[in-house]
Amino acid sequence: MGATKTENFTDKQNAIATLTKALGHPARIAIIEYLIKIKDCICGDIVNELSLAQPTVSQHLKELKNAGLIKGSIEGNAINYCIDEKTIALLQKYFTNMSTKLEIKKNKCC
Amino acid sequence: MGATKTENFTDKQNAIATLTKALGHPARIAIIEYLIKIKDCICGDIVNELSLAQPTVSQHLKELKNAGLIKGSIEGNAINYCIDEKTIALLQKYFTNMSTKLEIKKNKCC
DNA sequence: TTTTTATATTGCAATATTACGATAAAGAAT
DNA sequence: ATTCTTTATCGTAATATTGCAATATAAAAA
Repeated sequence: MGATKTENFTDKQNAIATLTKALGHPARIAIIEYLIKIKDCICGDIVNELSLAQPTVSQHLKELKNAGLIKGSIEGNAINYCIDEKTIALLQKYFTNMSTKLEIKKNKCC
Repeated sequence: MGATKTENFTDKQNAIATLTKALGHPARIAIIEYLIKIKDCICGDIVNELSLAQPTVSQHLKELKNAGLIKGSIEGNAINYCIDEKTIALLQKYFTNMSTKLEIKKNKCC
């Protein structure tokens, strides 16, 4: 075992889980927050921002990219990483929708 | 290695990562969605809803509970599980705030 | 062309996660 | 008291993740 049984769940459930899983590490949260904070997306210094080795940061960036949370475009020998706003918007909608549903049936349980 | 270096990040970053990590599995997304869908929180049949063995579901419920995403109260020999609305609200705020920040500096990069 | 700069990839050790059978615990029903 | 129902825990195998040193790649600068 050890592998997630994705076939038991809907595509949307798997999609959301992929996104939240990609965000499920403080380094990747820190990267996202840094990319939001800085204005111009020159992101080579993410390595300096985090106290992690360069290959480790590179791996985290790869995971965020695979999940569709960030985009990277080559700029000379450096790479411009930035947030993929559509994906953040998707998550925002997902949790807002959840909150709305909970609001409707206020504290009916527990 | 293999262990996350939480000491390099802020408490808030670690807290958000803990929540998103707990949601980073389709079974746990499915559990949360089921708990939102049903009206009265009688949750013994989560096991029937998911195609996973009972110990596996129990383990996922434990993780959601540890993360503070659900609450469980004993009801005879069964257990009443339900969403912890405060935690969902926290996530909703987090992503809404993120979206707002991104909205302000619309597509300045990539 | 050689060196520097920026990033990715490989390989590997340590650790964590996922899943489930077997079993335990504890109240409910008989 | 015994059995049923519901849920948790233990043990364990399979797999995934985290982190980094070493190395590769590729464009820029010298």
